[in-house]
Amino acid sequence: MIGPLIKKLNHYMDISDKETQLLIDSITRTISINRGENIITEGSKPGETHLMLEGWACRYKLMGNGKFHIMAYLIPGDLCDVHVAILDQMDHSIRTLTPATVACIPHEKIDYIMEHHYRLARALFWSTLVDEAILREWLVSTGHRSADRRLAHVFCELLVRSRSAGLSDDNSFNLPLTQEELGDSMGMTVVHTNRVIQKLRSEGLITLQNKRLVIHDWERMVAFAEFNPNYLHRQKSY
Amino acid sequence: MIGPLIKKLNHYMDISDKETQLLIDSITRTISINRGENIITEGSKPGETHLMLEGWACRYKLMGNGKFHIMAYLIPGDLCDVHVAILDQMDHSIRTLTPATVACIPHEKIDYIMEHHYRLARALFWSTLVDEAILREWLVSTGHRSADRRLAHVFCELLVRSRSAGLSDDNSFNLPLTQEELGDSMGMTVVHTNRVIQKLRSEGLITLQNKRLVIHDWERMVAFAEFNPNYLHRQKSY
DNA sequence: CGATTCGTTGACGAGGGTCAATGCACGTGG
DNA sequence: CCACGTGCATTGACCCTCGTCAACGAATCG
Repeated sequence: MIGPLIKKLNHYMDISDKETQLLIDSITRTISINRGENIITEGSKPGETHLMLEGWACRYKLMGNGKFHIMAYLIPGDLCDVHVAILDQMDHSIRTLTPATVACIPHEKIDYIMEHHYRLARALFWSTLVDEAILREWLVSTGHRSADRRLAHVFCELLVRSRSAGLSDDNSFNLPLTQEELGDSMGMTVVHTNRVIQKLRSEGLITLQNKRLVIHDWERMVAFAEFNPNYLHRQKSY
Repeated sequence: MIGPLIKKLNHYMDISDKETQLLIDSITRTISINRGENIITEGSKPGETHLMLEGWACRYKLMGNGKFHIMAYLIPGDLCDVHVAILDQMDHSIRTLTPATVACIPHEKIDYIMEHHYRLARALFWSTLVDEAILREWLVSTGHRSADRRLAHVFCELLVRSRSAGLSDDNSFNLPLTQEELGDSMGMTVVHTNRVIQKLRSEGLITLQNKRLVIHDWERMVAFAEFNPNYLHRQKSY
C-alpha cells in the first residue's frame, strides 16, 4: 500500500527495508474516502498527516466569486500536510478527485522520525521541497505559458510523477480528472480546456480517453511543452 | 541589521535575545550586491544560506522564449534558500532588484540550529512554510483573479510583509520595482501593468510615485482585492 | 426512463498581448 | 552648460486568445 511513497523516495535516496517498516509502523489507521469529499478543510488544524495510498486528490482554494482553483494534484505516494504541525491552521483545503484510501500518521510519529531518523527525515523533507518546486513551475506556467503548452507541460509532469510512483511504466498513465478540474488547475475554463485538448489530439501529441492519457512522441511533447524535469529533482532517471 | 528577520519571526513566536544572538553568530560574512546581479543561479548548489538584510531581490525563472517570470519577492528579513542543502541543485535563480546587502550563513550553522535549538528551528521552518503559502496564493491570483485585483492583492500582501519586517508603520511602503518587474511577477505585460496601475490610481485606491506606494483606504482595498491575510500566518496582528 | 455528469460545439465579446511611438527624468561626457 | 544616451512610464491602434452564455449529445445510473 505504501509502495508508491517508497518508490518515489527511492528517486532521492535508497530507502532500506527497515526504514520502510518504520514508515509502515507510523500509520495508525487507513481510511477510505468517496470522491469529492474533503480530507482537510481550510481553517482546520489536523492532528495527523495524511498520505495518499490510492486515488487522486487536490489542494484547492475557494474564491470569493465562487470560483475554485486547484493548486496541486496529489497522487499515490504524496503527503498532504507534513507541515501543518508548525502552522496555526490550514490556509487551503484538500479534497479527493476519485475514491481514495488515505493513511493517517500522527504528528508525534513524524516528530519522532524527524528527531531520530535523519536519513528518512531528509527524504520526507525532500518530498515537500519537490512539492514546492512543482508549485513554482505551475506559477510560471499559468503566468507565462500559452494554454496549449501549459496543458502539455502538466501532462509531462504527471507522467513523470506517475512513473516515479510506480503507477506507469510506459508513456501512458491514468488521468482521472474531468476537463473542468484540469481547467481549474491551469486557470482556464472548461470550454477552452476542451478545445486545447482537441488541438493536442489533432496534432498527434496525445490520446486521452477513458481517463487514460497516452503521450505518443515524448521528445516532441517535451519540446512543445518546453518541459525540463529538473524541478522534480529525481536524482535517478525516471 | 538582522532586525527585519527577528521582527518577522516575532509574528510567529517570541524570539529571545539569546536566540537572536545565535542567529547573528551564525552569519559568517555579509556581502553587498549591485542591482540586477544574481545571488544564486539555477543549476548551482550554494554552500550557504542567504538572508536579505537590505534591498529587494526576486526568485525567477528564465523561459525558453526569453521571457522571464518572477516567482517571489524577497525583502529584508527573507531567507533565500534554506532548503537547498537537501536538493541536488537550484531549480531557479535569485537576483537583486535593488542594491542589496545579504548575510551568508553556512549550512553547518543551519544544521546546528535545526538539531540543537528546536524553537528557533521551528521559527525558521515557519518562515519557509509562509513562503510556500505565498506561492500558492500567487498561483491562485494569476490563475483566477483579474489583472486589477491581482495587482491590488499583491500590494496588500507587500504592505503586510513590509510592516511585519518593521519596514513600515503606516499604510505606505517602499516598492522599488519597475512596472516591468511587477508585470513579470503577475504574468502580464508592462503595457497592461501600466494601465492597471492607472486604473487603481484613478479609483483613488493607491498612490504610487518615487517608488513609494500608498494605500489610501485599506478596507476598500482589501475588499476590492479579496485579500485575506490568513495565508501569511501572522499569529499576531500586523 | 428521466436525471446527472461530462464532453463538445457555436457565436459573441472582452481582457489583455503586441508593436511602436512619445515623453520624461536621469546621468555622463565633452 | 548643453548634447546625447538610457531606463522607465505612458499612449494609441490593432488583434488574438480566451472567457461567457447557451445548447446539445453521449454515457452512466438509480
